[in-house]
Amino acid sequence: MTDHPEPAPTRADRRRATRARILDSARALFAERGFERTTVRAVAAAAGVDPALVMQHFGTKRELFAEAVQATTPPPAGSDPDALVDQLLTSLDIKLGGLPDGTLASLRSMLTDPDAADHARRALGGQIDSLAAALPSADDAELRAALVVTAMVGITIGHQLLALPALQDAPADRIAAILRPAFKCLTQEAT
Amino acid sequence: MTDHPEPAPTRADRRRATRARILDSARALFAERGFERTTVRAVAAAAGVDPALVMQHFGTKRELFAEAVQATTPPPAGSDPDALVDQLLTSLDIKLGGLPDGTLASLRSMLTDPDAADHARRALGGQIDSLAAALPSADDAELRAALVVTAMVGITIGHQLLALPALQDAPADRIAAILRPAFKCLTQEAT
DNA sequence: TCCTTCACTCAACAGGCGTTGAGTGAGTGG
DNA sequence: CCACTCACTCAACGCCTGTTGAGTGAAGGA
Repeated sequence: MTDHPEPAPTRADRRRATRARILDSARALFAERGFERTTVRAVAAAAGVDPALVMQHFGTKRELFAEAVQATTPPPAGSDPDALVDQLLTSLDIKLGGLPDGTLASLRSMLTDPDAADHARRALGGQIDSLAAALPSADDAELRAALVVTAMVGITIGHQLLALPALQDAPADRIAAILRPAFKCLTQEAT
Repeated sequence: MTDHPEPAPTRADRRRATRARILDSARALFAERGFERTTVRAVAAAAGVDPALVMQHFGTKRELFAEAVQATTPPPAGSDPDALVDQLLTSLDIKLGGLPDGTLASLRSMLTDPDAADHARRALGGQIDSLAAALPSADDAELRAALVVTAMVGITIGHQLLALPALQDAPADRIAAILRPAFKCLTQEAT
């Protein structure tokens, strides 16, 4: 018990804690309303803090957003295409259950905010490239990978952000079971 | 030549013309920037008109938007599922070539604006239902239809709104050729 | 204990937004 | 030719936004 359970939080600790609290509130609000409709004042209020403190921590609303959407899941790496698709589909479980707020915020804002669009382009590009690299080397491997990934994005949007009833009340494993053969068709070429 | 080529446009004609010009500018800007980032002033400027006139014609920015996204393509009707998918895919030709601005505006804003989200939910719900009605009657017909439609939405977003390079420089017919068998897998059930 | 540091708040600014009511001048019917 | 209609503009309002600089009071080292 040399390590006390509560080591008397120092001033720097408190500062880091409020910073984290602000960032969490920001992520939640950005995910729920998108960049434009989320005000610095609302983030501050949700974190129980003065708006000026938000600026002091992050400098700009844009930088706050950038930090909020950072650290998305790195694209999965692997050599077997079927395994990769399976990986995508099992991550669908997570996706349909509840994507991290940072990713939701990025998805939510990518159609209306240029910076968010850039971020999304890079993130999706990474996923596309790593999937394409695993596909049997054909000249349209990247195209097929892009179709798989964007189709996935559309389904996630319909389920998570639009809450389409047809997708809302379907169990995730059933969706995965239906999607699996279709994605197999997409990834293997046929003249 | 009893009908003169220019029947001397009356005052009502001019009014209708400016109204149409405003609506066109609005559609273009809403499609390009979404609801929030499009200002009434910008729409008025693009139409060569005073902002107040826009309000006089449409009452509210919201009503202007509602009118701009109205009259989307009605969901295709037909009884043969394969034909319907083909129909979706040929309309892909149009989609990838250039969706009407009204539809683009709806797509662009649906993640950040609640009204646009409602509009999109209704439009996509219609497409899903009409596709599901054509599928072999299974209890998951609606789910399969929803997956096809949302996947299509994702691909359209990636191509049209995000301009993903991997999709950007692929001919539409090649995309359709790759997608066709995959959508067939999606629409026909297999235990 | 005292003095400094600093996490945090307060009050305010400038700018842009949607929206409005009063005007104005060309078009139109008698 | 005159009076009226009406499509359209002008100037302004109130509100909300991101952002800032001065202030405040508790924590922390000497």
